Amino acid sequence: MLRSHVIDIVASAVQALTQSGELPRLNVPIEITDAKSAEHGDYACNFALMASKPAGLNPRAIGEKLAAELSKHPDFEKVEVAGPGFLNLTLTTSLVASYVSKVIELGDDLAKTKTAHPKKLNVEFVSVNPNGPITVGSARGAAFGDALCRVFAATGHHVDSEYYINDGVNSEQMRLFAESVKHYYLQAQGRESEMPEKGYRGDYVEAVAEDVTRIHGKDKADEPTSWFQQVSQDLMLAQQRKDLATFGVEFNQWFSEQSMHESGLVTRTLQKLRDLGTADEKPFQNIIQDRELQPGEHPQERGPTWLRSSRFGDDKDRVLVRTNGRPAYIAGDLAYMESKLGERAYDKAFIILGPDHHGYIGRMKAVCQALGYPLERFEIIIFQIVRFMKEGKPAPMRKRDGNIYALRDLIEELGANVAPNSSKEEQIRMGVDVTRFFYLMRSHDTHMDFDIDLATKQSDENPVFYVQYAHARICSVLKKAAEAGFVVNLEGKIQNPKLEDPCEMSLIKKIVDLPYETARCAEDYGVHRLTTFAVELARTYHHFYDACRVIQPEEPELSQARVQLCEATRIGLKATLDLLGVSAPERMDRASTE
RNA sequence: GCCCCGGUAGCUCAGUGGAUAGAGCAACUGCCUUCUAAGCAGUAGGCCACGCGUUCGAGUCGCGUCCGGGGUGCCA
Repeated sequence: MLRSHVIDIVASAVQALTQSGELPRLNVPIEITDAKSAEHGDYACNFALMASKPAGLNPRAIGEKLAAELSKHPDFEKVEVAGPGFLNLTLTTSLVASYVSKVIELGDDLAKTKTAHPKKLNVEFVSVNPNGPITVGSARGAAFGDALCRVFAATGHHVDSEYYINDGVNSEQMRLFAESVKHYYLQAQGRESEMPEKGYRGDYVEAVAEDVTRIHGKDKADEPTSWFQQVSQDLMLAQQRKDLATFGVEFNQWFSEQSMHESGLVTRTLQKLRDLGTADEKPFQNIIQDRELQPGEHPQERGPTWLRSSRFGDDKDRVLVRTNGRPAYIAGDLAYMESKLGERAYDKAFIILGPDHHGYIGRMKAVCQALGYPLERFEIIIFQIVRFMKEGKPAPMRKRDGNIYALRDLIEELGANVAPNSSKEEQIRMGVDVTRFFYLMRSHDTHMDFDIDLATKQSDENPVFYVQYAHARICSVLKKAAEAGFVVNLEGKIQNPKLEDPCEMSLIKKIVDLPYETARCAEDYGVHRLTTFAVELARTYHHFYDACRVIQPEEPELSQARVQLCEATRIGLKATLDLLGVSAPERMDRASTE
């Protein structure tokens, strides 16, 4: 919007200078940065410094020429050369003010941009085993992945969010989980039963057993482990799905691992690898043993099937099919990759994983290449660990010790403390808002401490409320303004909005930056910058609110212009919060402070 | 050993190769008969871990060192 407008002006000025022979033909990108302080104007341009060397000219001299050229343009109030050759650009207030109606016209589309090359993207995240609730650890990936999908969609890509269900019937962990559920099921009936070694303990496992009893009755004691595996897996998956939906994360693809084994995709993919020569069963380089296991032949007599992943930068070759004939987990990975990049033809597949999976990167890159796909079509994004601090100490959150820290617990805990007098529904909403915002405040690349005591006990210290309050405040002002006869004018009839206060200018410039922020996020996946942006936009509005009274019956034109600006700000805040998956309440009542 | 991430204010963290490095929390001082004080204004707090390099210019890029966290299965 505004930024690209300025870049265009500078670019044509450079072109004019080139044509008149004052500058040699150069291939220097035009960049515009925010001015560091108000006395430096609105934007700064470093073209003269960048161009100095290739042009063989003093940067200051280039700056002077460019400044002279730019001064001719009516949109600039002032153009100055500063320091070694920076151009400080001050725009006319009328140009800046004209963007208010543009924002109102765009409405909810403000955050959207059109990418030059729209792609069909697949973003896989969370994808935890269906043997427990969504934990506070994997929830960071849920918040990040979901926000990233929203950003991709806003930048014009087609994006599918996908959950990979680890429901392979051969899973050791799932078998163990099923046996644990069965143990609790039997125990509840007073029957003899022993918890398997390394079994899953904890209230939630017992709860699953209770659900099995409630839904399927008490007469399933003789059912095999596989039956328990199926029903307990379905129960856990349903709960995960519900928890994620509460968290505002809805996947449009739920992809079953087992389905690939049943459809033959795994077999087909293994054959493709053998055909490509990237998988084989040679225990030693010179011996070929590519044959089926014969009846009566012991598995040990032949080796496992190997993926020659070390050819593609992995640190070692990987076993694809174990010596006992069962496919290893990576066989599923390969088939899954084939499904995404082959059968379903996504241009690019993203996998968002926790820090414990970073060892996957090399392996999965090898998988991608072993299947004959270029690395550009696949990307793993690792988010770093979250530590939950309670009373100054890390809160336990590991599985299998019966002390799982579930996402649902965190949401409820935060909500109940932040809004003790609100309805349960309202508490959940606020808990979700706080949780999502907190996760997204930090770069996915950084370790973060989530201070639960701070997030719960002292709600007014929470940045999410600062942002939401700005939105609620605007809604309140707009309501009051309407009562005074100032209604947001959608036709843009205000030709020349009387806005010129520095606070108004800063606010408008901030609002129109949203599409740039979104586009940047889609480039480098730094969705956390949107929380920073939200806080900055809210702050800029609060400054404006403090400095400029909106409703002034004796100044109808100014009041109308400021009402328009309030609406534009509201649109910006709402659009930003939408990308973060955080709600934008129209009113917030002050929390009781006794 | 090897791999990944980090080191910026007392704490948690932002920071597009650009000018005087920011926010929140914690501490201190003011501002509600006026559109929501969950707000605003102000004070204080920094060898951006260290060294070398690239550059007109480095918190930002490269190499090295130190410190912290995590990972490294014929588990899934």
